[in-house]
Amino acid sequence: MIRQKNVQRAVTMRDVANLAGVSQSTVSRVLNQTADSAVLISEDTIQRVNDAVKQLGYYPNLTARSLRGQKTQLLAMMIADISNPFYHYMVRNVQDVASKHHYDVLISNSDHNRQNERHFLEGIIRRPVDGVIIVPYHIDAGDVDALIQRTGVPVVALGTNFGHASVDQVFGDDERATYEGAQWLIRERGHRRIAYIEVPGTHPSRRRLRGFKRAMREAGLHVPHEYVRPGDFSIEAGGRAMRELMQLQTPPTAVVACNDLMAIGSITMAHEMGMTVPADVAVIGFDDVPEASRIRPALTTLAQYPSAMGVKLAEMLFERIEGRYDGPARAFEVPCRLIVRQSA
Amino acid sequence: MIRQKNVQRAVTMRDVANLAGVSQSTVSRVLNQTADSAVLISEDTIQRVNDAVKQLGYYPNLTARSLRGQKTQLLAMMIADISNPFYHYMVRNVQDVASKHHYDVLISNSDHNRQNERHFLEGIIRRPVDGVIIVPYHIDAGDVDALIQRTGVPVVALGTNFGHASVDQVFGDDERATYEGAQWLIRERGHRRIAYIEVPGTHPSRRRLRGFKRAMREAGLHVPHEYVRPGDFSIEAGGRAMRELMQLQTPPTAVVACNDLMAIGSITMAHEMGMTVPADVAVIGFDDVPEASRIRPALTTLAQYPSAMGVKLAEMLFERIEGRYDGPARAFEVPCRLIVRQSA
DNA sequence: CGTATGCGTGCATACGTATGCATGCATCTT
DNA sequence: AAGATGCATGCATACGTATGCACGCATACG
Repeated sequence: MIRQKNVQRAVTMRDVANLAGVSQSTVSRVLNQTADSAVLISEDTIQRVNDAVKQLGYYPNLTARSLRGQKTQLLAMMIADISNPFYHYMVRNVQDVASKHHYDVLISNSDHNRQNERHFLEGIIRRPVDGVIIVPYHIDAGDVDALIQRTGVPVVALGTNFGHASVDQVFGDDERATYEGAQWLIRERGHRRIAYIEVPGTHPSRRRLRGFKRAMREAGLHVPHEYVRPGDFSIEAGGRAMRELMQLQTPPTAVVACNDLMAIGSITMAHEMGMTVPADVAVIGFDDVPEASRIRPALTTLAQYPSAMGVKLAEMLFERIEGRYDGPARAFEVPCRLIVRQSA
Repeated sequence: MIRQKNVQRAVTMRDVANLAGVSQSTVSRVLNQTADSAVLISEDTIQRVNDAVKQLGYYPNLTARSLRGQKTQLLAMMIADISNPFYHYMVRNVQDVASKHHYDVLISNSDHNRQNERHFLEGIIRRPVDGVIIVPYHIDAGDVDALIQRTGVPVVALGTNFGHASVDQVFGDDERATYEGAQWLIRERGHRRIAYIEVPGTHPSRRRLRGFKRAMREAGLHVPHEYVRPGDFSIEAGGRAMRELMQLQTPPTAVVACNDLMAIGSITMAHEMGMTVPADVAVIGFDDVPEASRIRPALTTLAQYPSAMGVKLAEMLFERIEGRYDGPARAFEVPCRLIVRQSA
């Protein structure tokens, strides 16, 4: 194999040191000089080192720095699926905050899969990072605690019921939001037969279903078993659920979908079945994805604010990373809000 | 500051070695055993090492491995904006391919900003990675060559006019696609006054404009200066451009937008102005984002296949990383396709 | 029986950086 | 003038891993 190996060698601190006529440790000190640094360096030396750095185009090697200093300048983030619109803004804003702190972000997709979530945690043992952001679906406080015990890495999470003593949380109060949304459908719109499209086995769906049922119960309304249909967060699933609902003996007059994509799927399906939204059936979604305001009829939905969530998650994480906060787990609520458009 | 420092220390190879009663180097050999490995280890030792690994729950430290072995198990990827629907599938598929190779992916957003693109390249000098995927807007072959000269890292790029001798490329032939799309508007739909919504200063828009103009020229049609309006890839910009076009003395009967979001914005704006699409004005987009098939009228567009692009980019990159290919730059075309729906 | 061969391991070192400690020199104190 | 102080810098080492080299032992060979 003739494979010409790369001959080029990275410029190292020692190269800088040689050129500047000082030792490698002096270079290190010049470059890491902080205001409160105890060690003093002469102006002359600083000048020479900086010149040499510029002349050689030296950049510190973060791998070496990580190994030595236990600081990786890396965040790891686990979400369910990067191609789900809900996470874009969250990811985007986490990246922006990280970037301000000169951090890079490693992103993992779990696909709502327990195995993948576990694998993500293992990955962090292999490749140490300074902080972790997770959107947990299956793993629990115990799993994360094993990681924390072992690495001491700060962790923050999205969601409301992740009871770990040192994992900060950001959550939208979706149970209350769905409660209020259902209440609004009943009181303001006069609906009495309301269905719910769930995603079995996921916490958010379960919480929202709880809020929905509470509103119904308090209004003295019954939710027949067949009014709760399963989906999987996708447009197609929303369509399927809607068709099943509309084919019932006595179909509902309103449908609460546990996310916008399924709500959009329902509306499309209703149209295909020759019905009018909201006259024949009203639809309400959850998330307020950009598309919600553009479809016809525009979607009435319970808005979440993933950008704000991303920012808050990242900020709480950096407070811990930088030692500005070191107390017990905090929980920060990003409120949801009912956005009334035309679909209900 | 009472700040209890983490006492826990990571489990290292030496711990495993001690428990197994062998040396650290032996552990290393056992764990990195490959079929063609020249060094042989006794079955007994292998057994003891593996037991110790399991008992201690040892995971190799990738940081240390990187520093020593020059393999980071990391890819860096630079795109314009993770919240742009076009990149989701690309990112997603790159991540999936990477994950199969046990690689992690660092993602950076350039926001179409030259400074950010430069900064990304610098970042790679600081934190070595095994491979780089870029969607360049401003940086050119020279910038990347500096990086390659210095680090020897393999680089692949999305786009068609990035003339570097060792940077593989994946591209959709969008110039030809737009050419054919415009031709179709003229021949099949009989349009003669067609406008174009561009994004000044970006290569893709420039190429598509070129294709568009060529089709017009060959049909003997004129494109007045005011028929080419600027935008910025966003929905709002598409709306603004459409309004300006419709307020012209003699407005066009068809509009080619250089991406779907602007096309969607145009349609919404046309409706707001009381016009019907495609009767009053036809609209054709570019990309085929998921929403294109869901808006009304459904968008006629030139489809790109970002998933396929992501897969191909990642695969070509791994061929270089793993030494399976070491030749001159390759170019792989992922064809675009006209998808006729209702907006034109 | 003495030397060559081959197999399995350990020793030592390097990757690039950060930092405790020691050192040398100049200035200050008494 | 001799010792004490402070400042600026170098030396040595550690982070966890991979690997060239040498070594010890057993077997084979002449």
